[in-house]
Amino acid sequence: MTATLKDIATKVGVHPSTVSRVLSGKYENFNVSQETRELIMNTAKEINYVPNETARSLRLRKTQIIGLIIPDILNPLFAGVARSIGNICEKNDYNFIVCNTDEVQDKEIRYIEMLKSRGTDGLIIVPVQREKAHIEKLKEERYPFVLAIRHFGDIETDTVVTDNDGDVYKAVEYLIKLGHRRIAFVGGHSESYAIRAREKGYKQALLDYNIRLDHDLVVGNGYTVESGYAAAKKIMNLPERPTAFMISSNIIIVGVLEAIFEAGLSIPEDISIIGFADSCATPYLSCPLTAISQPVGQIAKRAAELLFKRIDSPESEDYQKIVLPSKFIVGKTTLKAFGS
Amino acid sequence: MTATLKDIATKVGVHPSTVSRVLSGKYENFNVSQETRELIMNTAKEINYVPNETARSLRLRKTQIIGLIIPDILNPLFAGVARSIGNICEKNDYNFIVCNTDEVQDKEIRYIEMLKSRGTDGLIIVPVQREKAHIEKLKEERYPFVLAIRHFGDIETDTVVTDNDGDVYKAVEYLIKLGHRRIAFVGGHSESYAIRAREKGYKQALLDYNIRLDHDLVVGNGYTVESGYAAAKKIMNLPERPTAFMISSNIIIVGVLEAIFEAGLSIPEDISIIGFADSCATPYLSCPLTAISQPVGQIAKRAAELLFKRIDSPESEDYQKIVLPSKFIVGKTTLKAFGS
DNA sequence: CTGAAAGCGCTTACAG
DNA sequence: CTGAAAGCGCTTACAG
Repeated sequence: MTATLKDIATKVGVHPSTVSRVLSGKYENFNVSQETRELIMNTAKEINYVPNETARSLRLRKTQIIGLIIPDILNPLFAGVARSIGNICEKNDYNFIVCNTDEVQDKEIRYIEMLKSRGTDGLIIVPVQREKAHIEKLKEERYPFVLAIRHFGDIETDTVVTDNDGDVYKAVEYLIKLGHRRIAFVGGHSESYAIRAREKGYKQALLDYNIRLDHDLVVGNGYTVESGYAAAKKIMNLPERPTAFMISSNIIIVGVLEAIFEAGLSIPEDISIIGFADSCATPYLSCPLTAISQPVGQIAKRAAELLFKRIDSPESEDYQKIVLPSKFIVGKTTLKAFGS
Repeated sequence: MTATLKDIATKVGVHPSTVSRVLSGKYENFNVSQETRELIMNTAKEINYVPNETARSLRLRKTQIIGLIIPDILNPLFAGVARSIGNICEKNDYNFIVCNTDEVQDKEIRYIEMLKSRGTDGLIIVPVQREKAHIEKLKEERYPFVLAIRHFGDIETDTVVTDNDGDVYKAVEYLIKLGHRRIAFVGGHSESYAIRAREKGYKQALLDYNIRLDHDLVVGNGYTVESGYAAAKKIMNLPERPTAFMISSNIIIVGVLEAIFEAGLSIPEDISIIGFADSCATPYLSCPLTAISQPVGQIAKRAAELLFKRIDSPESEDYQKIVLPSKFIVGKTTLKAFGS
């Protein structure tokens, strides 16, 4: 039903290999008459020939596809990375598959297996980070992949992350300088490398400014609206409320906001908040968020570069870890602490 | 380097076809000794065999992949559809490719071509709708596809849309009953079937309630934050400001909000707004949006069902158009008109 | 009952 | 210079 090389060949009266060579455009020096050349081209167009990439892939042992595995397609950070990588792939003649794990470790493992069996040339992974054996296996097998945004401290891989530690340090420092002393930290789940790093930045800032760490103010578990809500709720019930929140992840913010509004408090008059956000989430807020904004486009670009390089030399022992700084954006959700 | 059927066959000492039959699990009546069976299974596991799906696809002339083409992966409506379809595919043993066109017609055309050449079994398309020849061609070729959310009134296809016309009618009616008379309509680009239908619902409601249509209040062009901002800006400068906005698309809302806040106006005290939104966009607003909420999960489910059916019988002349109702959610961005 | 062979649609090293 | 043939890794109709 769909036309093949052979169809063109019989129609024109040449050998399929000739058609292949003409159509591929390689073999410039391959001299078939200009006439035949054009006849082949026209026939191809006429019968609506579109090459079977499955067959090509099988023959060439290369699919020209890369896969991206993200934990939440509804999170603008990950959607933004997907969008950027899609554009980069287009420019580099790569095709692109996005898989959404919904933060389910099992799905990640299955998707990786699937993408491998489909012959994907390489993978960019934002891992769920509940387990890591499958990532180690990938590395052993020399299957080209890059970790992005999240990574494992104890596995050396090609990696692009942001400076979570330093970025949060600066943000918390900003709060402290506004006079805040009781600053809550809302995290994600504790297996997460990124969240641990952010927590570290938070604690270091308190330490450096001689503020006692109150463990009641360090809450959070999971990357959902609900977990953010639950975490904030717990804090709101403390005898001495915090005056500021450092919120360590995009989606969580929404839940924290709900809890704050539910308690009848105003931002920033009663409570200051700083959150991780990106250009996409921010405009949804009627009042601009004071935010740590991760460089989505840069993350995508560098990750793709690393992956293309790794695909070219899968055996290389030279793993690169790229740490990008985020932008700190002063919005309208932070204010001087009362009395300062 | 990666193990093949043949590797297993030589290792076990049987013919590759035997391995294939055992591993496929079909041919229950195929009697190879229990022992050989297990030997094959174990060897497969041992050498880490994962079947080459490219080869399978080529042989079977079926890839077991469906593609989804969306115009904006950052729009939670489309991201939500992608997520749901991903889950449905997983349950139905299909793999899934998402392509993001960024509302660029040319990208859509290229992605369709790409997905076809990759042998994708079928497509779910949210079309850009600047052109339609390529969609007509797809239909002629009997290539299985379903249109979702947007469709062409003059091409009969399998389709899942929402009742744009009726949904907007009800929303505008709600505003009218709150006493609003000057109600602006912010649309997208005019080629869009959905936007035209929404505009129709808007106009019909005005007509039914004897409110004169003021063409100055019908604005908008494009599906971006910027276009929403520009459209709202134009209206804010009118001598007689509207008291309410009906905003016909998700992303546009953000731009309209910017313009309203910039003018120093409050929602809902000065201006009421109703927007298209879904469960994902809504929580980003500190004050819940009065919204028309499209049934993302249902759209995905019905579209996938139609596609699976179409893949089974590509020659069928029986095209189905499914129209789903949206939910009208009364939030806090609408108020009685001043003086009512 | 089961092995051997053909073939899916390509590409390219090989021989004429 | 160019046609014919092999082969990528599978599956299954066919013959023994």
